[in-house]
Amino acid sequence: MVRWEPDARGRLERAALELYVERGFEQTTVAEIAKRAGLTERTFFRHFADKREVLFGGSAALQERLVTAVLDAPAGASPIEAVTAALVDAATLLQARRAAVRRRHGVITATAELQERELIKLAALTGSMAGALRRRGVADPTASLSAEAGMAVFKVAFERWVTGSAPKGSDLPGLIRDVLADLRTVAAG
Amino acid sequence: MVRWEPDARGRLERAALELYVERGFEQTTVAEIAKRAGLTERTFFRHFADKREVLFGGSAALQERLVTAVLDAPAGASPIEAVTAALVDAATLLQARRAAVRRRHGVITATAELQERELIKLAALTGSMAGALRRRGVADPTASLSAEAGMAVFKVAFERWVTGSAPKGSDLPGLIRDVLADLRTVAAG
DNA sequence: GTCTATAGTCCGATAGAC
DNA sequence: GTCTATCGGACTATAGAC
Repeated sequence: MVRWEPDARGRLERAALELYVERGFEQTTVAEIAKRAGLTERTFFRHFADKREVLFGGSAALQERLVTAVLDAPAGASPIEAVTAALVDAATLLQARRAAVRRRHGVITATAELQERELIKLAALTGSMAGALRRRGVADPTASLSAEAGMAVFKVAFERWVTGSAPKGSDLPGLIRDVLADLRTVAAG
Repeated sequence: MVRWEPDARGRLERAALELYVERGFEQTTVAEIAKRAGLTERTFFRHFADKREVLFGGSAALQERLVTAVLDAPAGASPIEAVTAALVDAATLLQARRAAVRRRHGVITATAELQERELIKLAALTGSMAGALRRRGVADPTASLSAEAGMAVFKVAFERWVTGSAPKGSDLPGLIRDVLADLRTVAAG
C-alpha cells in the first residue's frame, strides 16, 4: 500500500496538456489541473514554477543533449556544422514523437504567454550551444553567431515541418539540412 | 487650467523605468508606478496590458520603421541586404539614445519575465520583416530565413555594443555590418 | 471606480522512506 | 532522527469583470 500514486509530476504534465488542448491555456486553472491529476494546487507549484512551465519539462534534458552533441561533433566540423549536427540529432527525437510535438505546438501557438516561454527556452538552448562552441575553442562573436544562425535555421525548418508546408513526407532532419543550404545562399547575398 | 496633467502614458513609462531601476521589476507594484505618475492603478491598465508592456511602448513604431526600410531598400538589394539595411537604420536610433537604451537593457536582462517579453517583440519584428520581404517578391523559406538570419546578426551586434565588449568607440550600425560579414564566413562553414 | 478570480508565495503540518 | 513529498490555509498582486 503506497501513500501516494507514483509520478505526480508526469500526471500533472499530462493533465495540463489535456486541459490546455480541451479548453485553452487561459481558460484552465491550476486547481483544475491538480484536481485532474488527483493532487492539490499547492503540489503543482512545488513541481513547476508557474502554470506555463508544466509544458516545458523536457527542456533541461534537451539542453544537455544539444551541448553534448556540439562537443561530440567531428574535430574537423566548422562551428555551424557542429551546431546543425546537434540540432539534427535533436530533430530525430522530435520526429519520433511527431503527434505529441504537434499537439504541444498547437497549444503554444494559440497563446502569447506560452510563445514567450518557448522563445526564452530556445534562447537558453542557443546560449548553451554557443557555450559548447567556446569549449571547442571557437571565439566570440563567431560562437554566438554560429549558435544564433543555427537556431534560425532550426526555427524555419521546424515551422515548415510542423505546419506541413514542406513537401509531403519531408523529415525534420532533412529539412534542417535543406535550410542550412539555403542559409549559405542567403548569407552570400 | 487643465483637468489632467498631459502625457499620462509618458509619465507612466518614465515612472515605471525609474522604479524598475531603483528597486527591481518584481519589487515594484503597479500601484507604486501609478502613484509616482500621479494616476491610479486603473489608469495604468488602460494604457498598458500588463506590468511589462510599459517598457515596450515604442515597439509598434519600430516595427513600422523596419518594414518601411525593408520595402525601401534598393531594388537590387538581396534579401539579407534589405533586412540588414533596415536594422542599420533602426540602429542609428538606438545609437542616438544610447544611455536610455542601456538603462532599459539592464532592467530587462535582470528579469526573466522581461526577457520573455523582449524576445516575443523581437520575434514579431522578425515576422514583420519577413512579411516585407514577401511583398518585395521574395518567396519562403528564403524570406523567413533572411529575416531570422538578419535578426541573429542584430542580436549578436547589439549584445557586443550594449555590453561594451566591442572595441572602444564601436558604433552599432558598424557592428551590424561587421557581424554580417562574419555571418558570410560562418555560413560558408 | 469597485469587486473578484486567479496566480503565485509563505509558513507550517503530516506521513511515510531511509 | 533526517529527508522528501504532499497537503492546508492565509496572504498579496495582477488583471479582468462589472
